[in-house]
Amino acid sequence: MYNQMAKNEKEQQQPKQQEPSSPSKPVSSRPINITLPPRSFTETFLSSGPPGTSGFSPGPMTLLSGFFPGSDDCKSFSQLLSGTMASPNFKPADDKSPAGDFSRPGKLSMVPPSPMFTMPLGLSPVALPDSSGFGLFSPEGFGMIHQQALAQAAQTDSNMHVQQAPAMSSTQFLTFINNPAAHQQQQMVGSVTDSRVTVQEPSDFPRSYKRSESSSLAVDKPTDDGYNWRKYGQKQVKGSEFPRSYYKCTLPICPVKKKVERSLDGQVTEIIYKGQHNHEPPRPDKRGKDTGRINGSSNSQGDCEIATQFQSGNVRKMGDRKDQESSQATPEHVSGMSDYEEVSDTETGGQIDEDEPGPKRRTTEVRVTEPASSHKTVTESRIVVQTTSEVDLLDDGYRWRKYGQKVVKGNHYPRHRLLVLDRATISVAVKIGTRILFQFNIIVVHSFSRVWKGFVIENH
DNA sequence: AGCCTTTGACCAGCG
DNA sequence: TCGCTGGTCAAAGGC
Repeated sequence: MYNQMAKNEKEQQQPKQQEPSSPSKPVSSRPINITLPPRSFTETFLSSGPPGTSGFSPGPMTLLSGFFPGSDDCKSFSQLLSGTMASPNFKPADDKSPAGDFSRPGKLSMVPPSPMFTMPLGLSPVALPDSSGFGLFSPEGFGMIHQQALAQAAQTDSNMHVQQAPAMSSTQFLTFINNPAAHQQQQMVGSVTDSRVTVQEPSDFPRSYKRSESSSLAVDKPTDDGYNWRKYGQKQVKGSEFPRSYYKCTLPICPVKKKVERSLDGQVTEIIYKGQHNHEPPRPDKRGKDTGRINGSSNSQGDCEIATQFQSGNVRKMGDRKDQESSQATPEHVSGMSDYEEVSDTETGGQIDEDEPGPKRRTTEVRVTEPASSHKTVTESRIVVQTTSEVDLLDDGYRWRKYGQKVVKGNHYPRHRLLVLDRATISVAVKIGTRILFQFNIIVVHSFSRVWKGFVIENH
């Protein structure tokens, strides 16, 4: 039996030969025609700006600030997130919370409190264009890529082009996602205060950038999120076009693992974090980055510093694939749930789905999904948001159609599928409870008409 | 020498 | 119970 299994497995692993991960292998070849399903969001989202504007984003903080009219304190994403994703214990704060006013109409609303938060591939803050002038959350390298994509988009007949100016880069997002866990842990341990929760983020970035710069070939490295990972396995998973790599946090005492799927060209298509780090990210020593001081006393000011660090980090070069991974990866959901409930498919339009087979053994995990080809012209606008509950289309004057919602097996929360139905710039805010977790804008450059798996995307 | 990746084998959950 | 499948182990080799 095992022979057979091994045999099968072996066959399955054949593709891995092509995995661009091996440092010794040239990253050269671009995958040959990776046929991706018409998943649009993939390439979507990328810019931001006030609704109605196109391509000019106010930048993350600016955008965010809009949500926090009453807060003049320096707010870092960390701050924004600190109270939201943190833990299962999270309790919705009142609207007065620094997180912002979510009662505002037109904001994406995620109701139930939960540590889980999902973002569609395309929705990731991933490729943040530098255009906005906000270095914050806008890795240079990625920005370039993105810009190229934009240029391309402009020259093509793509139906739609989405620019994004989300609040953070995917890398940051990843970190950000990761941190909540850390935060959570910290809370559990009771060793840290809320204000400090996010302090770990900054430390993550420097390292990430460092790695990014140094390795142009090490495609197989796990995404840089500030922690060190050791690959302990790789396997071709059924239903997935790409091999999945398994990583463990190198710290023996740390139970965190993550699964990373990469397309043939090395881009991360999905990252699933499992567990929570019970330690702080290693210090990025070599670069003289000061990031270690996360533990000291922290306060709002500290968070401001963090934001600053993010900015500086973004200035750094991020040119290789690995960076792209980080920057492109789109957090799809953050789960802090330990009590997992399987819910069967339900609701509307579950038909379109990149449903993933439910993991057999599930624990807390954070999923980050990214389109295999995230830098292409957007031809469709589909957004999948996996949230703790409801996803409301922003009442921004543009048309959105919710075309589906589904509770994917293995996921605690339903995925909401949205279609952009109009030429528009859409601001989407993801929140948990009353706190904003993430915000991004989507600019639809071209309207389109298309039949999509049974749904007609109307042209307006 | 130490750490990491690779990779075939093995384990365990699930239908 | 069996087969499938995802996840993990661990030896070997590379850096």
